[in-house]
Amino acid sequence: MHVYNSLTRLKEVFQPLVEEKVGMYVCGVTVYDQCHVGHARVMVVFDTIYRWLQTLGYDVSYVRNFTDVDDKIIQRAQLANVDIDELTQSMIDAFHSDMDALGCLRPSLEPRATTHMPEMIEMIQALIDKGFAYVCDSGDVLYAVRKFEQYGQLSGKNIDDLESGSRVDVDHHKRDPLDFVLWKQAKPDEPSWDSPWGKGRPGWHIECSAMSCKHLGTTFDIHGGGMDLKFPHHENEIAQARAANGGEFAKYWLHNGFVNINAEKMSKSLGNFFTIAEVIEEYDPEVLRMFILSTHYRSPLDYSDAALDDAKKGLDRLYETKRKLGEAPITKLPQRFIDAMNDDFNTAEAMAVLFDTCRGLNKSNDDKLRGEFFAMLEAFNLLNHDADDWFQGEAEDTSAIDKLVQERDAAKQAKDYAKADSLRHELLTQGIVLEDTPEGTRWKKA
RNA sequence: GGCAGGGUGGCUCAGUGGUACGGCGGGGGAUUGCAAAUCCCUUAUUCGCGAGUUCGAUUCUCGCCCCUGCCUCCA
Repeated sequence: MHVYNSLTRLKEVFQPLVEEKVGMYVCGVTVYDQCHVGHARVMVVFDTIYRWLQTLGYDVSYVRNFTDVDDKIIQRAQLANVDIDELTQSMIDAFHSDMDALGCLRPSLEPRATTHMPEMIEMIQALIDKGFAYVCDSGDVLYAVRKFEQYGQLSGKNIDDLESGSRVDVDHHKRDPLDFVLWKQAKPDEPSWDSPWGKGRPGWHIECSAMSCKHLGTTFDIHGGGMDLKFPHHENEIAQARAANGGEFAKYWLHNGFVNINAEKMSKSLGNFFTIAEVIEEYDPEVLRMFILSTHYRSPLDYSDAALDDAKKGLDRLYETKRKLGEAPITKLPQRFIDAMNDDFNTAEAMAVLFDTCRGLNKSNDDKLRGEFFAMLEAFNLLNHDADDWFQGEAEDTSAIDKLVQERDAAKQAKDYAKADSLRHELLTQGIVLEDTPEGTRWKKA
């Protein structure tokens, strides 16, 4: 298997540190608000990677964090006049419900920042001891970026360029404008934890370094997240972990592309986002998963209703085939599909194999193809609905429809086509489309 | 300004040193009482522009144009 490593900007052969085992850390979300389609992409992408690694036989430890202490959380809680724990817990619940809907497996572990204070404090202390961090006049602990020689390796930036183009207001307590905070002094009415530097809370970057190292070891295989986290978040994670522990940190860095709207990044700050919850009111969550998997994970993905409609139609095509086949045993994956997935998780190419197989099955119900078809669907975790439910909706009273269908069938048998067509038209006005098959007439929602 | 990633048919999205995958859509045909679904054929003289390397480039190199992102929090 080959993966594209953002750190080297090369497609590399994937070779885990320990035979048969993979440690994978993915940056999760800050739990202050509902997740949008951009978040959905990370989660579906890494869920698919997680599943694929398991398919290849790896024993995968998949760790994805929750940032549950942060400025935005504090603000939001104050604004809504709710307890911070209440807010974060409700957002975690919402997140889990989104992930379940999208068919994402729960990671092996979902650590929360607030339950890892000792680890973070220990790492910060190590950084101070080794001369990579300092306590500034304001009492905050800062990371001295210039002490870490490889700073900028991941993002391909050099410190001097960063400074000249810096948009950051210079904090005069900092020795260098690029230094970032490891531990913030508590302000009144903010949640805080005791530390050697007084009551305070951790900076964002230290959370991920501390939690990933705690749960996966100081050196592990894969670190993933959205492209926007590359700098400064992941750059800082590397600087922290490597300086504190010595040695390497994550071996392979995987970054997924953004979800765009009208060629612009979907983001909270631009306000051009759709939450997952909003989208799945209109579309089955599987449509969103299909939409995400139809493009390579590193490419930009343009979100639009038309794009989701296309994804839905593709799914319809697949479900037509499933409806015809019924349930079937899963056999092995076709080699072309395996090759595509092994080539940096090329789901778009793999999807082409799925559709080719679909066409093959529509031509002839071949045992081999049938088993492969379902094996691919399992790898993608798609088509989990019963085919009839997909087209007709679940648990609805369809007796009125069935009655009209029967009436039309009778008319059709009697060759009273005028009546049959008028009944069919009547159903169509209700959004019901009929299909006459050798096995009889069936219907679906338009 | 620095850095990163893009520009492939009507839309979308893969890919390759020897004229291009799949999905959606359009056109034609088969099937059907007619449809729907499905199948077949068709829909890019060509992969942003210019030059170079090569027997041959969309794919490699260089230059240019355009787009997006990161450089503050961001998946």
